[in-house]
Amino acid sequence: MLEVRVAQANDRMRPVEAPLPGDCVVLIVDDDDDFRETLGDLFTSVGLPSMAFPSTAALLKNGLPDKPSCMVLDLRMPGASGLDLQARLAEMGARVPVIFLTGYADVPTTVRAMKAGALDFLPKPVREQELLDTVTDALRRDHERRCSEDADAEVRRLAQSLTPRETDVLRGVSRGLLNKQIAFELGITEITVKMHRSSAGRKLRSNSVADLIKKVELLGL
Amino acid sequence: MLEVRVAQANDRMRPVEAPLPGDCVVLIVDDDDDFRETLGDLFTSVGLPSMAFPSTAALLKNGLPDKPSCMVLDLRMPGASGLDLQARLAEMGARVPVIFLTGYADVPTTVRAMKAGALDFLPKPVREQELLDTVTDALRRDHERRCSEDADAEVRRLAQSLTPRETDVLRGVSRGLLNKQIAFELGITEITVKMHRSSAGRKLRSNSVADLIKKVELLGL
DNA sequence: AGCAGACCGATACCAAGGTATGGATCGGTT
DNA sequence: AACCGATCCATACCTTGGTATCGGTCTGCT
Repeated sequence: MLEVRVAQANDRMRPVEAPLPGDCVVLIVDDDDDFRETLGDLFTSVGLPSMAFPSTAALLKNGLPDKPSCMVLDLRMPGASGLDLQARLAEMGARVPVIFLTGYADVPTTVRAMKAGALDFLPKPVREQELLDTVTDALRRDHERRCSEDADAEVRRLAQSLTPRETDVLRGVSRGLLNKQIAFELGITEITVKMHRSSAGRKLRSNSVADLIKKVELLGL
Repeated sequence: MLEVRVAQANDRMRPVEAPLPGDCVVLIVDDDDDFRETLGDLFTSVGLPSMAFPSTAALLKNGLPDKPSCMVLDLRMPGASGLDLQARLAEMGARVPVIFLTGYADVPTTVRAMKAGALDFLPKPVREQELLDTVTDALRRDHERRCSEDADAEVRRLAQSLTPRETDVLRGVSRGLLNKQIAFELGITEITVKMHRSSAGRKLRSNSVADLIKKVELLGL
């Protein structure tokens, strides 16, 4: 797969470096119809799927896609502003990377957006390659975040089936206590501790002490 | 200790909420002599020690204090700019919280500073209470960062005395392998593995498997 | 040459971990 | 009433972990 680059003008045609997770989407929120279309075409030209919304309400109504995504967000819009949406997403627990795009920004607003976790803040008119670079970086980040979160979520899901007593025992294990010490603290016998411990290990699918401890650490018990 | 607040004007006189670590310092870098003095007086009035420098070079020459600190930094100065200093500190590994203070900021510069990890970006003229709040927050953060880093550094220091073979064994332990499995992988006997393992445990001051695993995780072996 | 330290091994012993099997109570559900 | 799951206890058995004490080789440094 030989790639010849002849001119700067062709840059937007080059494939995205790492094809990313393959399935991802760029969410565009802007009240300007023409601009939405321009952005959509830009992303399409490099093979990035995108969805466009004319307002924050429209996006929220649609809901967030369950795949790696990032948001290209206009700061000033009729109705809820970009900052509002950012705050809304944060309290919803949706940690989609947000890239602000605006023509009329002042420094305090910029600071507020960045402190709230915005990935970048680009002025309109935007340079296409800069936007594409930022977007692909954002998609990559979101993909990685999702991967690590999935692993965590799986452990948490397994942990839901733990009985109170089992978590008591696990806490002791994580603290490095001996079975007999755990037994003393809980007022039960060492044998029972072993029972709970092996039961907990089975539920968390841990075949080693090391794995068990790491999972308990992750659960924050 | 009853505190009566009668007027907004007295706000700058109220003591800092959490006395912080007791010993901390605010680093002021600004080329304006009067402004440095004004800031210094402001911090003094609330009991915050501060040091002022007329340029980034002056600060670098002096070196960073080894206690919780934060930096109040002018963006535009003759010689190296605030952004330069921020980058310089970053590559030095000094993670002092930086608060930018400037009268002439544009959005791209703000974004750059925030992406580079600035804690805040306040416009001149600055509201005193806002600056004080930001500074005390920064000092608190730096204090917490130092605490956790100290614990980590201690483990890393201890880990330096580990022999290559001992780290090999620890890697196996962290992966949840049995001693005999580690022995097989390393091509040695189980007895030798036990030896290295106990030796490593002694060096890392771990009195339990759980503790050992957590420390190995921290070391990123 | 002498020494320190990393590295490897063995035997022996005891403590701890882990599993299997069997049995018990209690509270809540169907 | 029958059942299930959480909790608890016990005996027995084997594996693993951990330590001590003894021994050895090799490298690098003084």
